[in-house]
Amino acid sequence: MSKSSLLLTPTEQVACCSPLLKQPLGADEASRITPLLKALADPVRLRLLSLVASYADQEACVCDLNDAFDLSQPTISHHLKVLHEVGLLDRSKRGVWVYYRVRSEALADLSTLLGGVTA
Amino acid sequence: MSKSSLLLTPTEQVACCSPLLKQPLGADEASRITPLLKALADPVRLRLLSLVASYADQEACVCDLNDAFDLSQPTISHHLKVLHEVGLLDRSKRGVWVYYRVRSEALADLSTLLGGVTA
DNA sequence: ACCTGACATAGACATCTGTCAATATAGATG
DNA sequence: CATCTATATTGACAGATGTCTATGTCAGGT
Repeated sequence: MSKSSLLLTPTEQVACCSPLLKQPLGADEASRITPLLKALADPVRLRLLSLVASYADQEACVCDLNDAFDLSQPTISHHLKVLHEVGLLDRSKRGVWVYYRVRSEALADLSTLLGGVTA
Repeated sequence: MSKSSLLLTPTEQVACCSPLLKQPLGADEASRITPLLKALADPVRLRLLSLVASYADQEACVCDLNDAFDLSQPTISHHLKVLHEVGLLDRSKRGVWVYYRVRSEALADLSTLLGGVTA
């Protein structure tokens, strides 16, 4: 929260914005939101996110995720990285395994931005 | 509603799906949702959508939209087409002018899908 | 020390995407 | 009909993106 805005992940930068339909988005705002949407706009990543969420504590080991797709391990690794960099997944290494966890606030913020269902 | 599913826009195909975080998305479901997200995942289109929404009746003439961007007319036309094809914008021609209108249900559905704010 | 297994990174390649200039279409108007 | 104006379509091109193979890294076990 106290980090410089240059260091915020796209997710954190989106959190503040008012709903899409309320007022015209500025070019700068749009550019901050887009990376998040780009990260979601891929069928494999969408499934990855959803799959991770289905595990206990919304956290899954990469080894579990690899098997769920008919794709090479580096490809999955790449997609996980994209989701992580954008703030949709948290990453933690425990022993030899790496676990990714869903940051649901991220999705919630985006959801609010689109639907304007401001609580 | 009675149309064959092959003729549904991506928006209409998304409307039925349960929230992303509730259960693992199937490959087919993911492929139906992705086009919508892809359409949104561009700064110009995001601004276009937001800008159209800001007009009376959430409807704007293309001529108004062109001026708001530092892009060629064909480029704007292209982006509007993408948003239209995916079901986010309705299109109606009146005289020489073409008007695009926001289909807010589309965004609402997507918002629900992401946030799981099922009413 | 060595090997094995889990994951990431690098590099290559084909495809997709955003943009433009040029051209087409189609109403309105003289 | 000729022309102007609004919008769409086409074709070209540079840059982004998804995927793979090959390789690197790092932690445990023998």
